[in-house]
Amino acid sequence: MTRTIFIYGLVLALAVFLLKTLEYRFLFRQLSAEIYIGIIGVLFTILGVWMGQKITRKKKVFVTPQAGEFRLNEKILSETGISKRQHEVLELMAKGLTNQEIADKLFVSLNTVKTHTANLFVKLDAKRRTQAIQRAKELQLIP
Amino acid sequence: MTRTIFIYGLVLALAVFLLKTLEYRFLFRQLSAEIYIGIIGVLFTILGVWMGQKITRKKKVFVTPQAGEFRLNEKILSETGISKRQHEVLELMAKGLTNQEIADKLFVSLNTVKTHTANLFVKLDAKRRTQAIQRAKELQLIP
DNA sequence: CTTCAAATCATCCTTTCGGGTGAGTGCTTT
DNA sequence: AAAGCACTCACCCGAAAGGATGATTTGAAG
Repeated sequence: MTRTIFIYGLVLALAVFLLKTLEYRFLFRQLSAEIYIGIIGVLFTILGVWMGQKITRKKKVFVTPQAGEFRLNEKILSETGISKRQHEVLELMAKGLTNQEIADKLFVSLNTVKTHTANLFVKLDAKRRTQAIQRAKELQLIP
Repeated sequence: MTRTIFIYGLVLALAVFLLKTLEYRFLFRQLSAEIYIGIIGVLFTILGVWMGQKITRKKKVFVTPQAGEFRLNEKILSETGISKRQHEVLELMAKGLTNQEIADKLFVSLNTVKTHTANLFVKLDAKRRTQAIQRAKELQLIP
Protein backbone atom coordinates (compact mmCIF):
# COMPACT_ATOMS: atom_id res chain seq x y z
CA MET A 1 0.00 0.00 0.00
CA THR A 2 2.60 2.53 1.06
CA ARG A 3 4.80 1.56 -1.87
CA THR A 4 1.90 1.90 -4.25
CA ILE A 5 1.22 5.45 -3.08
CA PHE A 6 4.92 6.24 -3.31
CA ILE A 7 5.11 4.99 -6.89
CA TYR A 8 1.99 6.94 -7.69
CA GLY A 9 3.50 10.15 -6.35
CA LEU A 10 6.69 9.48 -8.29
CA VAL A 11 4.87 8.95 -11.57
CA LEU A 12 2.72 12.00 -10.93
CA ALA A 13 5.73 14.22 -10.35
CA LEU A 14 7.54 12.74 -13.33
CA ALA A 15 4.56 13.27 -15.60
CA VAL A 16 4.12 16.86 -14.51
CA PHE A 17 7.77 17.58 -15.07
CA LEU A 18 7.85 15.78 -18.40
CA LEU A 19 4.78 17.46 -19.76
CA LYS A 20 5.88 20.83 -18.52
CA THR A 21 9.20 20.42 -20.30
CA LEU A 22 7.64 19.26 -23.52
CA GLU A 23 4.99 21.89 -23.39
CA TYR A 24 7.25 24.74 -24.43
CA ARG A 25 9.16 22.78 -27.01
CA PHE A 26 7.03 20.73 -29.33
CA LEU A 27 3.52 20.26 -28.24
CA PHE A 28 2.02 23.49 -27.14
CA ARG A 29 1.94 25.08 -30.56
CA GLN A 30 1.21 21.89 -32.45
CA LEU A 31 -1.46 20.37 -30.26
CA SER A 32 -4.53 22.12 -29.00
CA ALA A 33 -5.20 22.32 -25.28
CA GLU A 34 -8.10 19.85 -25.51
CA ILE A 35 -5.91 17.08 -26.85
CA TYR A 36 -3.23 17.94 -24.34
CA ILE A 37 -5.67 17.60 -21.47
CA GLY A 38 -7.08 14.46 -22.99
CA ILE A 39 -3.70 12.78 -23.05
CA ILE A 40 -3.13 13.64 -19.43
CA GLY A 41 -6.59 12.36 -18.57
CA VAL A 42 -6.14 9.02 -20.25
CA LEU A 43 -2.68 8.60 -18.79
CA PHE A 44 -3.80 9.18 -15.26
CA THR A 45 -6.89 7.09 -15.72
CA ILE A 46 -4.70 4.13 -16.59
CA LEU A 47 -2.58 4.94 -13.58
CA GLY A 48 -5.73 5.07 -11.47
CA VAL A 49 -6.93 1.69 -12.69
CA TRP A 50 -3.57 0.17 -11.86
CA MET A 51 -3.55 1.75 -8.41
CA GLY A 52 -7.10 0.76 -7.67
CA GLN A 53 -6.35 -2.87 -8.44
CA LYS A 54 -3.23 -2.87 -6.32
CA ILE A 55 -5.13 -1.53 -3.35
CA THR A 56 -8.23 -3.69 -3.64
CA ARG A 57 -6.25 -6.81 -4.42
CA LYS A 58 -4.31 -6.49 -1.21
CA LYS A 59 -7.52 -5.85 0.70
CA LYS A 60 -9.06 -9.03 -0.65
CA VAL A 61 -6.06 -11.06 0.48
CA PHE A 62 -6.65 -10.00 4.06
CA VAL A 63 -10.42 -10.08 4.04
CA THR A 64 -10.92 -13.56 2.58
CA PRO A 65 -8.44 -15.88 4.23
CA GLN A 66 -10.43 -19.06 3.56
CA ALA A 67 -10.17 -18.57 -0.17
CA GLY A 68 -7.26 -20.68 -1.32
CA GLU A 69 -4.97 -22.41 1.16
CA PHE A 70 -5.66 -22.89 4.81
CA ARG A 71 -3.59 -21.11 7.38
CA LEU A 72 -4.08 -21.96 11.04
CA ASN A 73 -5.15 -19.09 13.24
CA GLU A 74 -2.66 -19.58 16.05
CA LYS A 75 -3.87 -16.55 17.95
CA ILE A 76 -7.31 -18.04 18.45
CA LEU A 77 -5.74 -21.43 19.04
CA SER A 78 -3.87 -20.13 22.06
CA GLU A 79 -6.82 -18.04 23.18
CA THR A 80 -9.07 -21.07 23.34
CA GLY A 81 -6.34 -23.02 25.11
CA ILE A 82 -6.53 -25.98 22.76
CA SER A 83 -3.45 -28.16 23.05
CA LYS A 84 -1.58 -29.90 20.22
CA ARG A 85 -3.08 -33.27 21.01
CA GLN A 86 -6.56 -31.85 21.20
CA HIS A 87 -6.03 -30.15 17.87
CA GLU A 88 -5.00 -33.46 16.33
CA VAL A 89 -8.18 -35.05 17.59
CA LEU A 90 -10.14 -32.10 16.27
CA GLU A 91 -8.74 -32.53 12.78
CA LEU A 92 -9.50 -36.24 12.66
CA MET A 93 -12.93 -35.56 14.06
CA ALA A 94 -13.58 -33.10 11.26
CA LYS A 95 -12.60 -35.74 8.73
CA GLY A 96 -15.55 -37.77 9.89
CA LEU A 97 -13.75 -40.41 11.96
CA THR A 98 -15.34 -42.03 14.99
CA ASN A 99 -13.69 -41.81 18.38
CA GLN A 100 -12.58 -45.41 18.03
CA GLU A 101 -10.95 -44.70 14.65
CA ILE A 102 -9.22 -41.66 16.08
CA ALA A 103 -7.99 -43.74 18.99
CA ASP A 104 -6.52 -46.33 16.62
CA LYS A 105 -4.88 -43.67 14.49
CA LEU A 106 -3.27 -41.93 17.46
CA PHE A 107 -2.40 -45.20 19.26
CA VAL A 108 -4.32 -44.30 22.39
CA SER A 109 -7.39 -45.77 24.05
CA LEU A 110 -10.96 -44.85 23.21
CA ASN A 111 -11.36 -43.30 26.65
CA THR A 112 -8.46 -40.96 26.03
CA VAL A 113 -10.03 -39.72 22.83
CA LYS A 114 -13.30 -39.21 24.63
CA THR A 115 -11.55 -37.12 27.24
CA HIS A 116 -9.95 -35.00 24.53
CA THR A 117 -13.23 -34.49 22.73
CA ALA A 118 -14.98 -33.61 25.97
CA ASN A 119 -12.36 -30.95 26.69
CA LEU A 120 -12.62 -29.71 23.12
CA PHE A 121 -16.36 -29.26 23.41
CA VAL A 122 -15.89 -27.07 26.47
CA LYS A 123 -13.21 -24.96 24.80
CA LEU A 124 -15.18 -24.63 21.59
CA ASP A 125 -18.44 -24.07 23.42
CA ALA A 126 -20.08 -26.95 21.58
CA LYS A 127 -22.40 -29.73 22.67
CA ARG A 128 -21.93 -32.09 19.73
CA ARG A 129 -19.01 -32.98 17.50
CA THR A 130 -20.76 -31.56 14.44
CA GLN A 131 -21.11 -28.26 16.29
CA ALA A 132 -17.48 -28.37 17.36
CA ILE A 133 -16.39 -28.87 13.75
CA GLN A 134 -18.56 -25.97 12.64
CA ARG A 135 -17.11 -23.69 15.32
CA ALA A 136 -13.54 -24.79 14.63
CA LYS A 137 -13.93 -23.94 10.97
CA GLU A 138 -15.27 -20.51 11.83
CA LEU A 139 -12.31 -19.91 14.08
CA GLN A 140 -9.94 -21.14 11.35
CA LEU A 141 -8.59 -23.91 13.50
CA ILE A 142 -9.15 -26.50 10.77
CA PRO A 143 -9.34 -26.29 6.93
CA MET B 1 -19.09 -2.56 -18.31
CA THR B 2 -20.39 -0.70 -21.33
CA ARG B 3 -22.10 1.81 -19.09
CA THR B 4 -18.92 2.29 -17.11
CA ILE B 5 -16.99 3.16 -20.25
CA PHE B 6 -19.80 5.45 -21.37
CA ILE B 7 -19.77 7.32 -18.08
CA TYR B 8 -16.01 7.53 -18.27
CA GLY B 9 -16.17 9.10 -21.71
CA LEU B 10 -18.82 11.51 -20.56
CA VAL B 11 -16.81 12.65 -17.54
CA LEU B 12 -13.68 12.91 -19.68
CA ALA B 13 -15.41 15.12 -22.23
CA LEU B 14 -17.03 17.19 -19.51
CA ALA B 15 -13.73 17.71 -17.72
CA VAL B 16 -11.95 18.73 -20.88
CA PHE B 17 -14.66 21.19 -21.74
CA LEU B 18 -14.86 22.57 -18.22
CA LEU B 19 -11.15 23.01 -17.81
CA LYS B 20 -10.80 24.54 -21.25
CA THR B 21 -13.48 27.06 -20.45
CA LEU B 22 -12.01 27.95 -17.11
CA GLU B 23 -8.52 28.09 -18.51
CA TYR B 24 -8.93 31.38 -20.27
CA ARG B 25 -10.94 33.01 -17.55
CA PHE B 26 -9.55 32.56 -14.08
CA LEU B 27 -6.99 29.90 -13.75
CA PHE B 28 -4.43 30.15 -16.43
CA ARG B 29 -2.90 33.36 -15.22
CA GLN B 30 -3.33 32.67 -11.53
CA LEU B 31 -2.21 29.09 -11.36
CA SER B 32 0.96 27.72 -12.76
CA ALA B 33 0.84 24.92 -15.31
CA GLU B 34 2.21 22.40 -12.83
CA ILE B 35 -0.68 22.83 -10.47
CA TYR B 36 -3.06 22.78 -13.35
CA ILE B 37 -1.72 19.48 -14.60
CA GLY B 38 -1.63 18.14 -11.07
CA ILE B 39 -5.31 18.81 -10.58
CA ILE B 40 -6.14 17.03 -13.80
CA GLY B 41 -3.91 14.12 -12.81
CA VAL B 42 -5.47 13.64 -9.40
CA LEU B 43 -8.96 13.98 -10.85
CA PHE B 44 -8.43 11.33 -13.46
CA THR B 45 -6.61 9.07 -11.06
CA ILE B 46 -9.68 9.02 -8.85
CA LEU B 47 -11.76 8.36 -11.93
CA GLY B 48 -9.40 5.53 -12.86
CA VAL B 49 -9.61 3.93 -9.43
CA TRP B 50 -13.38 4.02 -9.60
CA MET B 51 -13.38 2.55 -13.08
CA GLY B 52 -10.86 -0.15 -12.23
CA GLN B 53 -12.95 -1.29 -9.30
CA LYS B 54 -16.09 -1.40 -11.40
CA ILE B 55 -14.41 -3.54 -14.00
CA THR B 56 -12.54 -5.93 -11.74
CA ARG B 57 -15.48 -6.34 -9.41
CA LYS B 58 -17.61 -7.65 -12.23
CA LYS B 59 -14.81 -9.90 -13.38
CA LYS B 60 -14.44 -11.44 -9.94
CA VAL B 61 -18.11 -12.34 -9.85
CA PHE B 62 -17.77 -14.43 -12.97
CA VAL B 63 -14.26 -15.79 -12.58
CA THR B 64 -14.15 -16.87 -8.93
CA PRO B 65 -17.45 -18.33 -7.83
CA GLN B 66 -16.22 -20.28 -4.82
CA ALA B 67 -14.20 -17.45 -3.37
CA GLY B 68 -16.39 -15.62 -0.89
CA GLU B 69 -20.02 -16.54 -1.47
CA PHE B 70 -21.22 -20.10 -1.79
CA ARG B 71 -22.80 -21.31 -5.01
CA LEU B 72 -24.53 -24.68 -4.99
CA ASN B 73 -23.22 -27.24 -7.44
CA GLU B 74 -26.53 -28.31 -8.95
CA LYS B 75 -24.91 -30.69 -11.37
CA ILE B 76 -23.53 -32.86 -8.61
CA LEU B 77 -26.72 -32.39 -6.66
CA SER B 78 -28.73 -34.04 -9.44
CA GLU B 79 -26.04 -36.65 -10.03
CA THR B 80 -26.19 -37.82 -6.44
CA GLY B 81 -29.98 -37.78 -6.61
CA ILE B 82 -30.38 -35.77 -3.43
CA SER B 83 -33.87 -34.29 -3.16
CA LYS B 84 -34.80 -30.83 -1.91
CA ARG B 85 -35.92 -32.11 1.44
CA GLN B 86 -32.80 -34.15 1.91
CA HIS B 87 -30.72 -31.12 1.07
CA GLU B 88 -32.52 -29.10 3.71
CA VAL B 89 -31.74 -31.77 6.27
CA LEU B 90 -28.16 -31.82 5.08
CA GLU B 91 -27.75 -28.09 5.62
CA LEU B 92 -29.15 -28.20 9.14
CA MET B 93 -27.03 -31.24 9.89
CA ALA B 94 -23.93 -29.33 8.83
CA LYS B 95 -24.88 -26.52 11.20
CA GLY B 96 -24.43 -28.94 14.05
CA LEU B 97 -28.08 -29.60 14.87
CA THR B 98 -29.25 -32.96 16.25
CA ASN B 99 -31.86 -35.00 14.42
CA GLN B 100 -34.44 -33.92 16.98
CA GLU B 101 -33.64 -30.23 16.44
CA ILE B 102 -33.87 -30.70 12.69
CA ALA B 103 -37.21 -32.42 13.13
CA ASP B 104 -38.54 -29.52 15.18
CA LYS B 105 -37.28 -26.96 12.69
CA LEU B 106 -38.86 -28.73 9.72
CA PHE B 107 -42.06 -29.64 11.59
CA VAL B 108 -41.66 -33.36 10.99
CA SER B 109 -41.06 -36.32 13.27
CA LEU B 110 -37.68 -37.53 14.46
CA ASN B 111 -38.17 -40.74 12.47
CA THR B 112 -38.64 -38.82 9.26
CA VAL B 113 -35.39 -36.98 9.78
CA LYS B 114 -33.65 -40.25 10.51
CA THR B 115 -34.96 -41.65 7.24
CA HIS B 116 -33.70 -38.62 5.36
CA THR B 117 -30.29 -38.83 6.96
CA ALA B 118 -30.09 -42.55 6.24
CA ASN B 119 -30.82 -41.93 2.56
CA LEU B 120 -28.31 -39.08 2.55
CA PHE B 121 -25.59 -41.32 3.90
CA VAL B 122 -26.15 -43.76 1.07
CA LYS B 123 -26.12 -41.05 -1.59
CA LEU B 124 -23.07 -39.37 -0.09
CA ASP B 125 -21.34 -42.67 0.54
CA ALA B 126 -20.91 -41.83 4.21
CA LYS B 127 -21.34 -43.88 7.36
CA ARG B 128 -21.59 -41.05 9.86
CA ARG B 129 -23.03 -37.56 9.78
CA THR B 130 -19.63 -35.95 10.23
CA GLN B 131 -18.46 -37.85 7.15
CA ALA B 132 -21.55 -36.81 5.23
CA ILE B 133 -20.90 -33.16 6.04
CA GLN B 134 -17.29 -33.50 4.94
CA ARG B 135 -18.31 -35.10 1.64
CA ALA B 136 -21.08 -32.58 1.01
CA LYS B 137 -18.64 -29.72 1.43
CA GLU B 138 -16.24 -31.28 -1.00
CA LEU B 139 -19.03 -31.66 -3.53
CA GLN B 140 -20.09 -28.04 -2.94
CA LEU B 141 -23.53 -29.04 -1.82
CA ILE B 142 -23.29 -26.91 1.31
CA PRO B 143 -21.29 -23.75 2.18
C1' DC C 1 -55.98 -44.99 -14.07
C1' DT C 2 -51.66 -46.96 -12.90
C1' DT C 3 -46.88 -46.39 -11.74
C1' DC C 4 -43.27 -44.29 -9.37
C1' DA C 5 -40.61 -41.32 -6.48
C1' DA C 6 -40.62 -38.40 -2.56
C1' DA C 7 -42.01 -37.57 1.86
C1' DT C 8 -43.91 -38.99 5.91
C1' DC C 9 -43.96 -41.94 10.27
C1' DA C 10 -43.21 -46.15 12.94
C1' DT C 11 -40.79 -50.08 15.65
C1' DC C 12 -36.86 -52.65 17.06
C1' DC C 13 -32.22 -53.01 17.92
C1' DT C 14 -27.11 -51.82 17.95
C1' DT C 15 -23.47 -48.59 18.00
C1' DT C 16 -21.57 -44.27 18.98
C1' DC C 17 -21.50 -40.06 21.68
C1' DG C 18 -21.21 -37.33 25.52
C1' DG C 19 -21.27 -36.19 30.75
C1' DG C 20 -19.37 -36.99 35.04
C1' DT C 21 -15.86 -38.55 37.86
C1' DG C 22 -11.48 -40.34 39.47
C1' DA C 23 -6.75 -41.28 38.88
C1' DG C 24 -1.81 -42.21 37.37
C1' DT C 25 2.44 -40.39 34.75
C1' DG C 26 5.69 -37.11 33.11
C1' DC C 27 7.33 -32.53 32.16
C1' DT C 28 7.69 -27.64 33.30
C1' DT C 29 7.51 -23.80 36.32
C1' DT C 30 7.93 -21.79 40.76
C1' DA D 1 10.17 -30.28 46.48
C1' DA D 2 5.58 -28.82 45.19
C1' DA D 3 2.23 -27.09 42.08
C1' DG D 4 0.36 -26.97 37.49
C1' DC D 5 -0.65 -28.77 33.14
C1' DA D 6 -1.07 -32.05 29.34
C1' DC D 7 -1.78 -36.62 28.44
C1' DT D 8 -3.24 -40.91 29.50
C1' DC D 9 -6.89 -44.46 30.90
C1' DA D 10 -11.02 -46.32 33.31
C1' DC D 11 -16.09 -47.02 34.62
C1' DC D 12 -20.90 -45.81 34.53
C1' DC D 13 -24.95 -44.12 32.44
C1' DG D 14 -28.10 -41.75 29.50
C1' DA D 15 -28.75 -39.51 25.02
C1' DA D 16 -28.07 -39.42 20.18
C1' DA D 17 -27.16 -41.64 16.05
C1' DG D 18 -27.54 -45.27 12.80
C1' DG D 19 -29.39 -49.83 10.45
C1' DA D 20 -33.19 -52.50 8.80
C1' DT D 21 -37.67 -52.85 7.50
C1' DG D 22 -42.53 -51.86 6.57
C1' DA D 23 -46.33 -48.72 5.71
C1' DT D 24 -49.18 -44.58 4.12
C1' DT D 25 -49.91 -40.46 1.46
C1' DT D 26 -49.37 -37.45 -2.31
C1' DG D 27 -48.13 -35.41 -6.52
C1' DA D 28 -46.11 -36.00 -10.97
C1' DA D 29 -45.43 -38.80 -15.09
C1' DG D 30 -46.80 -42.35 -18.14
